[in-house]
Amino acid sequence: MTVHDVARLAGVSTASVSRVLSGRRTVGADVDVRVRSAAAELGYQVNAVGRSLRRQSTETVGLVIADITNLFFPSLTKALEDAFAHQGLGLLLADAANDIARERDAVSRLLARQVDALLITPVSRLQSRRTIDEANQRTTVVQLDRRASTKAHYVGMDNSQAVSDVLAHLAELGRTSPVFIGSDPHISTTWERQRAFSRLAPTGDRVLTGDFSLDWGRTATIEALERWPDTDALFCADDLIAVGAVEQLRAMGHRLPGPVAVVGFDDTLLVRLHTPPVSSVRQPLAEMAAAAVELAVSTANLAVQRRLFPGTLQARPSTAP
Amino acid sequence: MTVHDVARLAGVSTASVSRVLSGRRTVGADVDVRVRSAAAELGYQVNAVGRSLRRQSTETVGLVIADITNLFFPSLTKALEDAFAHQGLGLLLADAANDIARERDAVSRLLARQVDALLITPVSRLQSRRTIDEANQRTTVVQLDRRASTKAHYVGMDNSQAVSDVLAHLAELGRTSPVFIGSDPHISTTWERQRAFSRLAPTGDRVLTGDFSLDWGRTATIEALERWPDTDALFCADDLIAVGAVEQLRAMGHRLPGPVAVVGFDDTLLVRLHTPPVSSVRQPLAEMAAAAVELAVSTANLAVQRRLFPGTLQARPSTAP
DNA sequence: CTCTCCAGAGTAATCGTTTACCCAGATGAA
DNA sequence: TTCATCTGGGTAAACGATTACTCTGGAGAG
Repeated sequence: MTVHDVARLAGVSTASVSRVLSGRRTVGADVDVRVRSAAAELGYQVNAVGRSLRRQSTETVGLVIADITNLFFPSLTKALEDAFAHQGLGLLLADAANDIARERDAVSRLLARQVDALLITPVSRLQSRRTIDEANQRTTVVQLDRRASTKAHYVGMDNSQAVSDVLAHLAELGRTSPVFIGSDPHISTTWERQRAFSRLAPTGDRVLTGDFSLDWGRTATIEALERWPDTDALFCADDLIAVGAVEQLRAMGHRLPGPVAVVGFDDTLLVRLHTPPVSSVRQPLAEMAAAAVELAVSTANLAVQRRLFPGTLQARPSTAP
Repeated sequence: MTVHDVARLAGVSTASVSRVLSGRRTVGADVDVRVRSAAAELGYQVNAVGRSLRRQSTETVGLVIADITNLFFPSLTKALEDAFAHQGLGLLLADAANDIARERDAVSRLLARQVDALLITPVSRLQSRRTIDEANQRTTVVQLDRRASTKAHYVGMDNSQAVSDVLAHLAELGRTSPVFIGSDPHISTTWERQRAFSRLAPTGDRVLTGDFSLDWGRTATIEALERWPDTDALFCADDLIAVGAVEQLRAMGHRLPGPVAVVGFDDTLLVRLHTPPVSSVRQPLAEMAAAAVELAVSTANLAVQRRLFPGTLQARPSTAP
């Protein structure tokens, strides 16, 4: 079932069929209806592979997710899928499973498939750079949420502003001795939040770093309260850690809301549905996705863009007075 | 950068280049090394679009997810991504956002891209059938988790067995008056679980159906306890509802574990991290993904398969004595 | 009335890879 | 020695759609 079949049935050339069906050149009214009805009769649908080869464009973008089991990424993926589908662009998905080698592999597979652009949430702030820079020479690369290279576009949240907002919120409630519980410092977002905390918080030196897990949230909470008994807020680098912290506080007999507040990042279902609900900074996913689309379809040689969007703190009982 | 460039540098024909790089026919040792080193020198990577056109196979499968914000699906997606990547197959993702029209659209876009197979978690038990049957005439379709058509392969969990296991577990704990809280009955899994419950439970007529939301879990809990005061277990069709039920019970002053048990389905992070942790039936995602791969790559005209895998109840405090 | 221009339509080249087909030389059997 | 067979390699025709180029007839200008 090809343009030839349609052309034969409509009694025109394949060129005309292509012109009608792709709408890229006007064609006589009579040819137009003949082609359309022939196509409809045969149930013809254009073969995207042939089209891609000729047009040198697949209308597909690759998406490499650092770790799709991290609850934040499915939300991001959905926002992207929405935004790109809206433009008629497909999303070819790959999961790096937090592994540099798998990330490199995924990128190379996607490039082989001639994606028109590559979206990536880099696994590691330092070690993903090379993969990204290499890919960036072959196609447009957009770093999302996390960043590893300064040579490729980046779309994300303004972590500095978000941290500042959260600190202001805590200060309003009289909480001025927060401790930062980071997760894996290879993750650029965690890293940025931590640096902003160190710069802006009154207790900027109270920082603990571990990994991306509930247990680390628990452990760190114990350690924080031991080392700094006057702690009045646990400022967590992500929601999973925040939930761990809340759990640990409750296990230690603290009430929530109570003397020690907890706040997380990403505003995933986890914190929204938790008891008690946990405050968290929401990333503006739709806006980020829209920016990603814009950069992805931008005709090359646009100067490297860095687009930061403001996060908004969703205040909930875990930080109430 | 094409086979021609490599051929020129290696001083051989494009045919030889292709043969070496695709390994589909043996060639002389000397040509082999010349081609390999030329390819390496140029950093040549085969263009998958050209290959797909010629081979009539894209090595890509389409995946249409009913609703990617439903926490269960990212886990499923990951399992699939893993399994397919392992076979060198890419996953082209589309989200139907719980909408029949968008589902139909997504399927048609994926077919245009000539996916070698189509995986789908149908939005509606009844209304997705047509879309699936039509797609099934063009390529291999595998229904996953949910089903809508008997004419296409299906891979999922044996809900009947799972329900029976859960009821047995409850009975062991002396709980013999469960109420089933379903979600949207258009979803085939919910529907199957409900039917199994009606058939197998001592109180098989105690069934409430609503939609896929935390609030429905809450509302239904109130209704259940009002209508059937001797209720000793809330058997929920999915985790979100189970969490809503637990929350409502606590709001009403019940303890957990306590007189009314709660159990959900899918074993998502939501119930694992909840306080108290909620019992839930885990689907064997890896096995299901493996089966999906097998069916997806099966040379057509295999009789329609229905592969059911056993679920396993993860018992947690919400159903403890 | 002639010339230019334009719209509409067809022909065939092209995108990059694979593979059917062909040919040359070598090997082995008779 | 002769012939079938086999191996290795090249040539060129696909795959399906798009589009540069060409052609034709008619409209409009002078």
